[in-house]
Amino acid sequence: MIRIDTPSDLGAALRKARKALSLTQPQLALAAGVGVRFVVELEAGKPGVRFEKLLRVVNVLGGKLFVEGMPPDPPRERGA
Amino acid sequence: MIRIDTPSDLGAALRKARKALSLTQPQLALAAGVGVRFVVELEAGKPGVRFEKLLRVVNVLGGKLFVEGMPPDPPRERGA
DNA sequence: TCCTGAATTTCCCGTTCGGGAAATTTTCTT
DNA sequence: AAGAAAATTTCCCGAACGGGAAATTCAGGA
Repeated sequence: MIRIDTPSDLGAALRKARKALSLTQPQLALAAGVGVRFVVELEAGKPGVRFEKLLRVVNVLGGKLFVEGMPPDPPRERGA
Repeated sequence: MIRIDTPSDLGAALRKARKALSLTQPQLALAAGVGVRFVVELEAGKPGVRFEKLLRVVNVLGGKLFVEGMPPDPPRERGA
């Protein structure tokens, strides 16, 4: 479970995962349906990458994204 | 802990969190340092939002992003 | 209905992404 | 270690998309 605070955090984690899977950048790009350059920039920690593709790459690497700490449903009425 | 498989998943979760915090879109946008439209599109589940800002909004809402399921360090020649 | 506040869509500009190949860096073989 | 192969990164230019701010539209209240 890796915490993602910055694009660089994700980029580093993604690259390690890719290598662990013995995938080249072109292979990963192909599998994720993105360009090779995107993978390069993503791993480089480029801040402006698009979530859509980011998600695809993460998915291909077998990773899952989670959000934690966000408040549940509006505190209107508890449950019922 | 909410799993994010699609931009829509995140958008929905974000919107609920925002309302739970009684924040308007402009307020959230201001707090996150993004534009109002970004929040609108983000909650709408637009796929191409930029990770950089996405991260900022999640953070403002008190959420933290995690990646899970990715392989550990590459099986390189260890020890050596 | 009219007013207030909020959410959404539009317009224009800056940005990223994409494809192929060369240049650079890294890793492996001999 | 040296040579070579493979992989990674960078470049260019154009199209498509995202982003900010304003204007419009929607919903609710007096």
